[in-house]
Amino acid sequence: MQRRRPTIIDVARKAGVSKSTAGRALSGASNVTDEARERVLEAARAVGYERNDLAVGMRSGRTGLLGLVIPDITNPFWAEVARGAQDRAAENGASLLVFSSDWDHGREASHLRALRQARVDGAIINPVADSFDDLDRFGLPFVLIGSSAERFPANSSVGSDIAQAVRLGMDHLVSKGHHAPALILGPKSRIARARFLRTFHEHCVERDIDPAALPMEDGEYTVEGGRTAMMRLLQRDRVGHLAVFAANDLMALGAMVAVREAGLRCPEDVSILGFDGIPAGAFSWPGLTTVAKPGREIGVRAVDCLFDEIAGRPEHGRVFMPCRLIERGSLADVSLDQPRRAASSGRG
Amino acid sequence: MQRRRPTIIDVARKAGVSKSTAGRALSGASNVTDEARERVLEAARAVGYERNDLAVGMRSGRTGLLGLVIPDITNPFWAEVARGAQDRAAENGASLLVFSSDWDHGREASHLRALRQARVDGAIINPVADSFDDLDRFGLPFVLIGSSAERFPANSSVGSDIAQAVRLGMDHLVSKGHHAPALILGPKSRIARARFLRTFHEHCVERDIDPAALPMEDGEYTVEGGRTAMMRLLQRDRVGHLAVFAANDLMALGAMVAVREAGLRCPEDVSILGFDGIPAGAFSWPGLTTVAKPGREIGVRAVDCLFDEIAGRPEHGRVFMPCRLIERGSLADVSLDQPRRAASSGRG
DNA sequence: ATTCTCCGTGGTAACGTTCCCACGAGTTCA
DNA sequence: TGAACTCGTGGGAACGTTACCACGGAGAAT
Repeated sequence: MQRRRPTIIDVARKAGVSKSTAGRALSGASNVTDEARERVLEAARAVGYERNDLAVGMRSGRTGLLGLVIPDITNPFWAEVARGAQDRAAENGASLLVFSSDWDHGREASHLRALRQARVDGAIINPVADSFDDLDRFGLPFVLIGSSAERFPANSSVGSDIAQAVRLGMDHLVSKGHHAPALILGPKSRIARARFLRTFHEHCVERDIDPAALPMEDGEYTVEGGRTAMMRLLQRDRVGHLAVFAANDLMALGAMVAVREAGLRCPEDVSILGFDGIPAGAFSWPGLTTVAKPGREIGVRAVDCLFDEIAGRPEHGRVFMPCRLIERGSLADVSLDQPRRAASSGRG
Repeated sequence: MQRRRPTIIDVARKAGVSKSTAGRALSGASNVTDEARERVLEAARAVGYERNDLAVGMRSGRTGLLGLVIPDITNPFWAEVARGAQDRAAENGASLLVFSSDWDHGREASHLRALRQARVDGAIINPVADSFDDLDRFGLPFVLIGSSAERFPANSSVGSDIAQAVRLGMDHLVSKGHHAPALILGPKSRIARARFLRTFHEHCVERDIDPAALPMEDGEYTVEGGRTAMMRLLQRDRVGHLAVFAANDLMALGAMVAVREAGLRCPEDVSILGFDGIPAGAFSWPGLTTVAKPGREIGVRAVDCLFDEIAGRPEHGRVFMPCRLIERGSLADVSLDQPRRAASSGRG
C-alpha cells in the first residue's frame, strides 16, 4: 500500500535540474540561483519530499540524533532535565534518544553501545560508571550531568550550583530566625553529600556558627530514610523550635511524616527546608519550602555544551546552574520570638 | 584523532571471508558454516566492530527506532508510560525517540515530521489532533495511547480500562460504607469525562443508587480545579460524612486542601478517593487512596502492539489495561457507624 | 555414470544523500 | 585579445549495509 517515498531525484526531475543542484537548494547552500532554488523548493512541495536523515547521516556523518542517558525518566528531576534537553535539541533540529540506566553499570554500557550503533552525534550522560575507562571508550562527544559528574573533572559537565544552593538555604533559615539548623544528609558514600557538607560548614563559619555543635543525621535519599533520620533527631535533647535542612526533598517529606507521628506540628514546632524542588513538595501539608535545582535549565545547557563539543569547541569545564528558593509553608518565622538563638517554643 | 570505525569489510578481511559471509554471520543468518561464523565473530571482537544502524536502515528499511509522542514527559503518568515503552523497546533491540507535544497541534505535527525524516519504524502517539487526517498523513505504522485515542476507533490503541477502574473505586467506596459518594469531574470537553460518568452511572444502577441524586462538580484537571470544586461541594447541604470520588489525583489533592481550609479533616470528616496514581499522592497527608492507572504497562503493551503493526499484523482494536487500587489514608471506614446511608458525623 | 538438488559462498547492485571534481559561461585583469 | 578567476551546474563516487543472483562442490536420485 505504502507508496515509495519521494527522493531528491524525484524533486530534481520535477524541477528540471540535476540532483546536485536540488541537494544544494534543499540544504540551503548559497551557490544556487534564486530561480533554481525557487523551482526546486516548489517541486519538493509538490511531490511531498521529506529528507531522509539516514542517508544524510550515512554520507555526512551527522545524524541529528542526540543521546540522553539518565538514571530514571520516572524521577521528576530527571524528567525535567529530559524535557529541557528535548526542547533545546528540537530548536536545533535534533532529536533525543532517551535511556534509563537505573544506576546499573551493565545497562549503562548497553545503552552507550546502542547510541554508538545509532551513530548519534553525541550524548548527555549521568554516569554511574566510576572509572573513566568506560566513558573514554565511548568514542563520541559527550557532556556529563548531575553531581556524580564531579568525578570526571577533565570532561565538560553541567550541574547545579550546590554552593550557591546551600547559601540560599542558609540565608533563608537565618532570615527566619533559625541560627542553628539541624541537618539531614544522604548516605556517606554519595559524592553530593561531601560537597553539601563542605559548603554548609563554610557558610556556618561565615556566620559565626559552630558547625560541630549542630545536630546531624543521615539516611537513604528516600521518604523512609528521612523519616527515621528525623525520629533520631527528635529523640535528642533540644530546647524550643527545631529547624531542619534536609539534603533532599523526599527526605524532607519523610521528616514531615515523622514530625506528625511524634505528635508535633510543622511548621509550628518544627521547620523543614528541603532540597531538589520535586513537584510533590507542592502537595504536602504544609507545602514544602525548598531549594529547587534547575532541572530544565541543566538539560538546556547540557545540549548547548554538547553542540560545542561536537563542533570541536570543548569547554572542558564544569558549568554550575543556579538554584532558587521556593517558599511554601514548612518554615516558621521565629525571628521575632527572640533576637538570636531562638529558645522559646513555637507559637500556638 | 578519532580513528575510522571498523566496518564489516574490515571484519571480513580479518576473518578471510567475503563481506557477504561476514554479514550473514553477524546478522545471525542460518546458511553459514559454524567454522566461518566463529571466525567472523572472533574477527569482529578483535577489531571492535559495531554495526552501523544507519546503513542497515538505509538498505533494509528497518531502523530499530521508535517514536513516542506524549503531551509532557514531566507529567509523572507519561513518564511512567515512557519508561515502560523504553524498557520494552530495549528488550527488542529498539531505541526510543521521545517528544513532548504540550497538547499543541503545531508541535505535534513537527514532531511527526521529525519522526518520518528519521525513518522510525513506527510511533506511539497520544494524539492532540482531533481530525483523522493529520494521523492518516503520518504514513507510518502507529499505535495510539491515552483516553483521547478513543476518537479513532479504527486504529489500534492502548489505554486504561476506565470501566474497570470505576468499578474498583465504587466497590472500595461501598465496602467502606460510602453508598452515596459525590463526584468531582474534569471539564465537560474532555472525552475521558463522558466515559467516566457513563460507567459510574452503570455501577450506580447496579447498586440501586440513584446517580441523579448524587452531588457533582467539575473543574480543570488541576489542584486548583479540585480545590474550588470541593469548596462548592462543601457549601451544599449535607448530613454526616462526605465521600468524594475525584476523576484525577491532582483534583483529589486540591480537594484535600479545600477540606483543610474549611476547618474539616480528611478522612475523619471527608473521605477522598483519587484516580491516576501519581507519586505525589503518597506524600500528602493523609496519603491519597486512589485508583492507579497502569502507566508502565500501557507503555509496554503499546510497544508490543506497535511491533504487530510494523509486522503487518494490525489488531485494529483498543486494548484496555486494568487499573489497581492503592489504599492509603484518605478514606474512612464508616460501614460500622450505621448499616446503610451513613448519617452520623465523623468519628472524633 | 549422469542429472538434479541443496547449500555455502562471493560478487554486485542498491538504498538516498553529500562531497568532490570538472565543465562552461561570464567577468576581470594583464 | 587571451589568461585567470568566479560562479552555477552536472556527473560520479562514496558512506556501510543487505538483497539478489550466480557459481561450484557435495550428495542424492535416476
